[in-house]
Amino acid sequence: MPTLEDVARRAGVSTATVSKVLSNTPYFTEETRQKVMLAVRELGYVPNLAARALSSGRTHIIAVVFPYVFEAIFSDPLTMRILQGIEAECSQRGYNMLLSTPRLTVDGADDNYLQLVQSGYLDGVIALDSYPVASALQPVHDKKIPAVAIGYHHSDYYVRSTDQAGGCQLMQHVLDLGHRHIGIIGIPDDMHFSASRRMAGLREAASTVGLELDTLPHTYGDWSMPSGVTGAIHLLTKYPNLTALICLNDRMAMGAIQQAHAMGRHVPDNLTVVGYDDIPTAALFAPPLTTIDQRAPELGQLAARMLFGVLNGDHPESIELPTYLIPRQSSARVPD
Amino acid sequence: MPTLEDVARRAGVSTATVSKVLSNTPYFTEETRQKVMLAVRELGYVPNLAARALSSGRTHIIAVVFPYVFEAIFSDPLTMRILQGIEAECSQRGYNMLLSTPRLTVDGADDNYLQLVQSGYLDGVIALDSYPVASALQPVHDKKIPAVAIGYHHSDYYVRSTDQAGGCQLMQHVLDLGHRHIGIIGIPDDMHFSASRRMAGLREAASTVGLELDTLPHTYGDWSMPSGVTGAIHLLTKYPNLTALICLNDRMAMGAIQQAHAMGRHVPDNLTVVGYDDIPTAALFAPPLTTIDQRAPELGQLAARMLFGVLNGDHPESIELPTYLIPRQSSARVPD
DNA sequence: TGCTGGTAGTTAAGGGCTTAACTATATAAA
DNA sequence: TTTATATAGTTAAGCCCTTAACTACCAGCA
Repeated sequence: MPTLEDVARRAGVSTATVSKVLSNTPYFTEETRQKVMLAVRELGYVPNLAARALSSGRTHIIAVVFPYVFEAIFSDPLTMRILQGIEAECSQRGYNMLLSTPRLTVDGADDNYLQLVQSGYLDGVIALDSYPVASALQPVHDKKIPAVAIGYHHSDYYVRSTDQAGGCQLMQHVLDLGHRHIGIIGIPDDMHFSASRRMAGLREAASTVGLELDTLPHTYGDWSMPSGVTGAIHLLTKYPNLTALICLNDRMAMGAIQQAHAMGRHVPDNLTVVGYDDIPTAALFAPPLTTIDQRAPELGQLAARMLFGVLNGDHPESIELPTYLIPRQSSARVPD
Repeated sequence: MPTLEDVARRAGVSTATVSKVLSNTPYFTEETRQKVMLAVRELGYVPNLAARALSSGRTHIIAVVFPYVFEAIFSDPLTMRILQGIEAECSQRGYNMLLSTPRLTVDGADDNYLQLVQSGYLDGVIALDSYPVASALQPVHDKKIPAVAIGYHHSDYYVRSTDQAGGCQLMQHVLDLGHRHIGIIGIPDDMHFSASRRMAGLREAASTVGLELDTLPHTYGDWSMPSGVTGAIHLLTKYPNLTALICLNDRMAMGAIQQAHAMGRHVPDNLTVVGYDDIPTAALFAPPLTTIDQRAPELGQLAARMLFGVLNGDHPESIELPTYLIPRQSSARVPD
C-alpha cells in the first residue's frame, strides 16, 4: 500500500505538503494541489486511518451504544429505526458507526465496553441511555468524550421523546372513548425511565377525570410479546369487567390482543387495546393498533446531528421530540 | 492517559516487557507478571487502540456490511437477527463491529465504503452479499482482507441458506394442501440471488406434479409490505380463481393477506397465503403465517465464527444452512 | 530602505504501541 | 569444562500520519 511518503516523492513535494493538501489547508498554489492529487490518483493512495488516528487523535468513528439489559436489544424494532436515523447522518459525513452492546448491570458496564471507551478509538458516542440500573454514558463522560444521550440519564446533550405527554395522549384517547375500567400492562418502574414517564403521563390524564391511576388494575411485562400475553391473562381473568387495556409498548399490546382473542374477547368491539411506539408491524396487525408514534428515526437522526455539532465545537440545544397519537382500529368507544 | 511507558516505569521494567506481558507471551516470571499487572491496575492503563493498530496492523474491528440497494436495509427484520448472531460472537471475542451500509450500484460501491476498505481499519468483513447488481465484497477481496459472505457472490468462505430447498418446501406444502391455482408474488430475478434460488425451488417442486411454474400467474414486489398489497390486488383481480398465493418473503405475504381481507377473501378458508423468512411478526399475524424459517441468527453467528476461524489462520468449510417449513394458520386445504 | 504581513512550502518531532534482534543468565547435555 | 538451549528481559527501529515551528520569498507601505 502506498504511503504519504510515496505520494510526496512522486509529486516532488514534502509529506507535510501532501498531508495539508489532502486536508484542504489554505496556502497552496493550484499547481501544487494538482501535482499532489495526480500522484494520489496514480498511486491509488488511501490514508491509513490508524496512523491518522494516532497522530491526530481523531478516528472518525462514533460508537452507537445499545445497552443489553433484560432483553436482547436486537429484538426491539425501535432499535433499528433509531439506527437508521443515525446511519443516514454518519454516512453523509463520512463517519463510521461502531455498534456496541454493553451488558449493563448495577456494577456498571462490562469490561469490553469500558476498554473500548478508554481506548481512544471513539470520537463520539450516541447511547440509548434510559435504564435506571446504570448509565452507559457514565464512563464516556468520565473520559470527556463528546456524547449524546437518547434518554433520561444525565448528559449535557440529549434527545428524548416527550414520553409523559405521550402517555397522557394515550390515556386521554382511551378516556375520550368513554372507558373507565382500564387495565395497565406496564414495566417495573425501576426498569426504564421512558416507561415511568409514560406512566406519569397516564396518571396525569387519569386524574383529570378523577381517576386514580394506582387504583387501576395493572401488571408488569418486559416489553416482549409473550409478556403481553401473560399480562392479558392475568388482568382479564382477575378483572373480567375491564373494557380497555393500555400497554406501554406495541409488542405487549399485540400479545395482549392475541390473548384477548384466545379468551373470546373481540378487539375492539369488546375490548380496547392500545400500545406505544408505532413499530412498523402495528399498522399491519389485526386489528391495526392504536398507538403513539415517537418518531424513532428522527430521534436517531437528531442525536447524530447534535453529536456532529458538538464535534465541531458547537453547544447545540438538547431536544424533546413530540409524540403523536395514531388512532387505529384496536380502540373503540366503550360498548353501552 | 497513562501510556505503556508510564506502566513500564512504575513496574520497573521495559516497555517491551509490559507489552509482551499484556499480550500473554511466554517466558516471564510470575513475579514480573504481577509487577506489571499491578502497575496496570494502579494507573488504570488501557492500551491505545490506534497505536496498537498502527504498529501491529490489527485493529480488532470487523465490518458488518449491509448493502443499500433498492430499499433501506434497516427495514428488514432479518437484518437485525443476523446482526444479533454476529454481535454475540464478536462481543465474546472482544472484537468490535463497524456497521457499514454502502450504496451499491452497477458501478460498484460508494467511495466512503471503498475508502473504509482500503484504510487498513478492518481486520475482517462479513457482508450480506446477495445482490446481483454488484458484490460488496469485491473490493475486500481485492485488498485481501479476510471475509465471509452471507449470500451467493463468489467468496472463499460463505454461509448461506439452502434457498432452493426452502422454495421447494414451500411449494410442496401448498401442493400437498391440494392447491393448483397458485399465484406467485416474487422479486425480479436480477434483484436478489436468494429470491431466484427460491423461485428455482418453487419450480422444482411444481414440476413434480406436472405444473410449469412459468405458466402460473405471477407478479413482482420489492420485499416491502405495500408491494405485497399491490401484488395481491393485481393477481386476485386478474385471476379470481386463485386458491393460493406464494410470496417470497413474509412482509409481502402480510401485505397480500391484508389486501385479500380487504377484497373479501378469507385467509385461509378462502385463500392460502404463505411467506418466507419467519420474521418475528409472522407468528403474531392474523392469521399466523405459514412460512419458511431460514435461521437468520445462526447465519450471522456462523459467519462470525467462520471469520474468526480465518483470522486464526484456519480454512473453515463454507456452510449451507437448512430451512424449515413452519406451518401455521394462513394455509389450509383447498376448499372442494 | 527597512519593516510588516501574507503566501508557499519544508523540517522534524512526536503519537503509543509491537517486535525483531540482541544480551544475559541459568540449566542441561556432551 | 565447554557448549547448546531454554528462560528472562532489554534496546531500538518502525508503523504512517499530523502539525508546530521554521524558512524563504514577495508585495505593500511609510
